[in-house]
Amino acid sequence: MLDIKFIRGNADLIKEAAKKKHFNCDIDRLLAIDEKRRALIAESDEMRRVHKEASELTAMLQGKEREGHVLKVKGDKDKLSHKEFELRTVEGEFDELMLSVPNVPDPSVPEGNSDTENQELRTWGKIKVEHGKNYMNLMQAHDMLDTERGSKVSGFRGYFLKNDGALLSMALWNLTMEHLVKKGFRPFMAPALVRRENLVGTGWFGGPNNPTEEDVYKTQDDIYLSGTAEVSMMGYHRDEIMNMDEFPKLYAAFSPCYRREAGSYGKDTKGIFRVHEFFKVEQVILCKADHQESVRWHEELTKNSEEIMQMLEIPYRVVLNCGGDLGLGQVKKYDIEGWLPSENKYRETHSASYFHDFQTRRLNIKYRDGDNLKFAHSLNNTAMATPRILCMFLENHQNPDSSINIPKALQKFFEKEKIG
RNA sequence: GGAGGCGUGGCUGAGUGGUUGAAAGCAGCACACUGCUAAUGUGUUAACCGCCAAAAGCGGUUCGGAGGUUCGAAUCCUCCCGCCUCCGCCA
Repeated sequence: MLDIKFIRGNADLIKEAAKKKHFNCDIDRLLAIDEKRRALIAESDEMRRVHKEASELTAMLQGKEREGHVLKVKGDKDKLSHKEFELRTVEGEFDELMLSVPNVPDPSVPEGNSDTENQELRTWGKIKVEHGKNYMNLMQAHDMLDTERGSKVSGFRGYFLKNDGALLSMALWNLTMEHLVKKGFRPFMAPALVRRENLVGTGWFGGPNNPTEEDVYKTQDDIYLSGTAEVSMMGYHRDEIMNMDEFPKLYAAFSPCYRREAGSYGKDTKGIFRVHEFFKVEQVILCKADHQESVRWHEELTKNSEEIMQMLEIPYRVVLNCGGDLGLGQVKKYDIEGWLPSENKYRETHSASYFHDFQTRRLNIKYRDGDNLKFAHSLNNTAMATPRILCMFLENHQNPDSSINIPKALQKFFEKEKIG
């Protein structure tokens, strides 16, 4: 959510932003409704003031005088009720429109429709061009995965990780947690079941014309299964006013993650690259409302994940996401993409974005800065998502005999030098 | 799942229809005073919305949330959400 005062003063900027992000939102309509809304507020406030005075007078009157007075006040109340109804209707539309206004992308964000137009910023590691086996074959060879029983039990995209597949996953989470805790992140295990307001608050659910809800599971209790711990960790501080000296708040939150993948039935249908249920350690940060501060932490978040990729010795690149690949609230986003030899390309493993105060406005997360209350800034980035990372990990570390080398940094958590 | 109870300001906690945005206490802040590291006194301290360039100021809203009854609701009614206790079940 943006500040309506900011929108009023920067309508063109926001129209440009919506265009760059390929979001629909009718700013002119919003401004017209806002105008109407403010006029109605002024009118009903005044009517209510008069009505309040008259009501207080009632208490002092007696008998006939009182009856007559009450009769008149009743009539005025009726008019006030009509005005209030009108205002509520207008505010309903206003609120919906406000939720659909996208955040303004940073000027450095390139134009573009989709991830194919993201810009490569840097690469790390030496990529393998010879294929070897793909991760599915490797996992079968080492008895790490069962997708047949996975779909028998869990349905489409279901899977079981087993033996070294299970142990390797655990080792990856542990390495990640240790790395982040060392850097001052507080370890959390966060709920995946979340109430709707958290999805709206983080911008996963936008206004009425953003069909993003399709991709989120909803339970029969109207609780949702979140696709990331970002949602619950941001909800953690909803409606709070914090002290400035508490910042920055650094969280490393582990949680199961659920995605319906409604728009991608045809994509990555084999294997465990794209699944409905996975596990992730997410980095989440709340900091002071300062652009430079956000930028600094954004780089830091990205660096943390790069370090993890480097410890795991997986070649990767960092891309700057184009406008069309940004979410409603994101100002700027970097994806880290690990090298997947069998596809001969980089594929997304991490996604780092910052939001300025877009999320904290929706979630009402503030802090005290002297005499002022300000909305905090928020950021997040993947630290480790399994099982996807296994695809890159296994393919990049395979030997000609199909055995898998375990990088040194991971051996502390996975007590073998080799699989197979 | 069954039975009961409860949700008031940063915290504790009064308040069952008429100046109660809300007593009192604690905490915080400011000033005063005392020479001893703290006590005492006085004052002060909520958020949001609108008018305003802004501050001040003025008006409005807010006692878990949404509706309703009433001239008037923290107080009465309905639904929802959350929390607590006991029983049941259970990792």
